[in-house]
Amino acid sequence: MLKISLPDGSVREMPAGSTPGDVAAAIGPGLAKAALAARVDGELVDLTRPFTGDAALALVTSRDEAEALELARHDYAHVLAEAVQSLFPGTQITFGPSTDDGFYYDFAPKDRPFTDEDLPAIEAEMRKIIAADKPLRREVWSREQLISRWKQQGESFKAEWAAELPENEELSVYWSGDDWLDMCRGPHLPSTGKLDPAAFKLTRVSGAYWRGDQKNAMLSRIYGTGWLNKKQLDAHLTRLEEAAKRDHRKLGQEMDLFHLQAEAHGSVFWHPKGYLIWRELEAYMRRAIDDSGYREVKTPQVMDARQWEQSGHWGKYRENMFVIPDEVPNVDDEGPIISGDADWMALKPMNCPAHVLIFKQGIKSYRDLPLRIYENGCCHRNEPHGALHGLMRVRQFTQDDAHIFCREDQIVDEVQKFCKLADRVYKDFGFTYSIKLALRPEQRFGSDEMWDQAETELRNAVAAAGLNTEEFGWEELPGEGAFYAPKLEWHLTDAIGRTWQVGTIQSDRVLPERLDASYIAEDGERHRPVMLHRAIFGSYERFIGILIEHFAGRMPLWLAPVQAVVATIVSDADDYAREVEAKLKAAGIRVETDLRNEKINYKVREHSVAKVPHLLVVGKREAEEGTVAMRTLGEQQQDFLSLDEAITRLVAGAKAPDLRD
RNA sequence: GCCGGCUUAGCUCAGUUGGUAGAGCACCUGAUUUGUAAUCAGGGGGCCAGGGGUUCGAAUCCUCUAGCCGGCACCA
Repeated sequence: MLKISLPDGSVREMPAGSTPGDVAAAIGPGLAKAALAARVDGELVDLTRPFTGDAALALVTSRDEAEALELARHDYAHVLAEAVQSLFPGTQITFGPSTDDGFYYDFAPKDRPFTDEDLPAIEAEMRKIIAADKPLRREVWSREQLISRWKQQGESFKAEWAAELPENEELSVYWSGDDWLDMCRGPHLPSTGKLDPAAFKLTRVSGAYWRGDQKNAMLSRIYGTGWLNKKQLDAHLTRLEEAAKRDHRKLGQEMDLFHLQAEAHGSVFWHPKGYLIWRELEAYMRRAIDDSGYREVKTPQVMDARQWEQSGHWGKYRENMFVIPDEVPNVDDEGPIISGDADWMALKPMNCPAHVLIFKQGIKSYRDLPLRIYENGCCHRNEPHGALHGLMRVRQFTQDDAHIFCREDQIVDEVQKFCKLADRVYKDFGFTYSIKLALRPEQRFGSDEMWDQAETELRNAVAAAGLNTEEFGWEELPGEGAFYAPKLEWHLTDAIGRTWQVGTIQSDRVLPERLDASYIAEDGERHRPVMLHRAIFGSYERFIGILIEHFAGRMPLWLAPVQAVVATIVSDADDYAREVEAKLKAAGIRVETDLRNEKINYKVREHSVAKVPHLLVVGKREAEEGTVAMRTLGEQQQDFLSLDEAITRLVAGAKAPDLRD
């Protein structure tokens, strides 16, 4: 007999060969029905997996939501694959995991990739499989058995994969009923009927490379969202709809902040209102860097190709650079003619080499270090077209870029200072961020010792700043670093949960070497400085995109392009409205006046839709009394204030967070 | 760059089996002087993304190009 101990401390004796499902049945039929999987000695397994000895058992039911969701989503993926093969014979299956909100499965289609129009039929087929309540049964197979089965079924991707699974791994397959199987580590629900047929939805199709490699075949991926019940699914779909309303591309147009057009795709046309936000950010950042010992510079937009050759960009980054001939072209009817041996120039894709050139002017002493050079640096990168995304990924962008030239022994201190500065900035905007450490990539410059040291420095600095915790989503990303340095990365999240890197700091020993930067140390000798690349907004474009989504367009007063509108009720109040406007302007408030012959209801609605933070309504009464009726966006109530009081309030509310008392 | 989809008025979108383009909002004009989320009436506005085909005839079908959207890959 086996001794199976349960979470409540009790122990049950079960015959050899029993399974967690048997224990559930022995406890009661209700539990047997509700049980989805089991934790045996901590490991999540199928209900039908026999115990191998005495064990600690915890049954998993839908109350264990995280685990139940994970299981359900994995099962949805299998059911999707079975449905697709049943409707589209000859389709090969490859791989289909669960995701944060559902699942996907990658297929190698027989004739054509799937389209959105295929999804309803596939959903219907999936519901049939769920209704059939097919048992999901685990078997352990040998590698040879697996490979020959896949080959015989024409599943070349599965066969390739099976052949490469680690030698020591137990290889399992899962049957769905008796007629369909997939290779899978499991665990799974006991049967397809445990899924709620109304709690999933196939959402989209997409291409995806086999094994995530561009050189491989393009597969056809089907995404779905999957939940434990319909209520959860509906709540999720509602969340998505709400998120779509916060999309910065939509709000940017509605609020007249900026536009994009084909003639300059990937570059932003900032309209007056959008550029006001930009200017406020710029002023904010200047105050921050001035207070932190940085000095602002401005460097050339175009530099000679030889300079980029020396920095290494010409070799490593040229396909992303905009290159132009350094020659006045001959122009005829056919257009400009450039001779083949023109010298080449390139628009800067980053600011670092130019900052090194500034550093190299004159002789630097160890007393000059750390030297912090800041630039609102406008960069151009010829990004792959498919990567462009509103303000988040553009081809022309302005970084809040700085480079700190310092000695080895100053790195940890500088990184820590930067962590604090970045933390303050993100908090000023109300953001919570996550922080990652991207470690050495396969293709890299420098010795292993250099990388050990550089990674340790960043790790230590983060630990000293107390940021290496779950609260900050701390994780290390092997292989994701830059070719010259490991990267600390700060990430923010957009409306629909995609994360975007904004801030970064990287310790670089390669570029100072390549561009021969040096300083004179105490010993009178030339030494190489280390160069820390760092940014907090990342780019103004991306940061504004995230700000818009974060606030759903309702910018805090200090960033709002129009902070207040004075709206009249009757034309008798026009003169007074102009007086209010003038006084607000004199007090530094960005204000507009609406004297149109329209009902006040109409004006309130229009300016509310435009997300103006404050509406100052003036009618006959206010004009006589020298007051305003102030209404705040999102509230229905109005405050009747004297004009002076209203101005005091607005001025106080419009202060940038770093200027508040 | 790759896979799928989309592109009709300033905006949001209709447009039947191919038969010469429509609504709401916005805009302009007039009336209305109104107290907190849309006052009424009239008017102007489109090379149906661009090129090339098929057809007596194309917004509609085919094809190429561009951009956009969702992913993938990329992202110093």
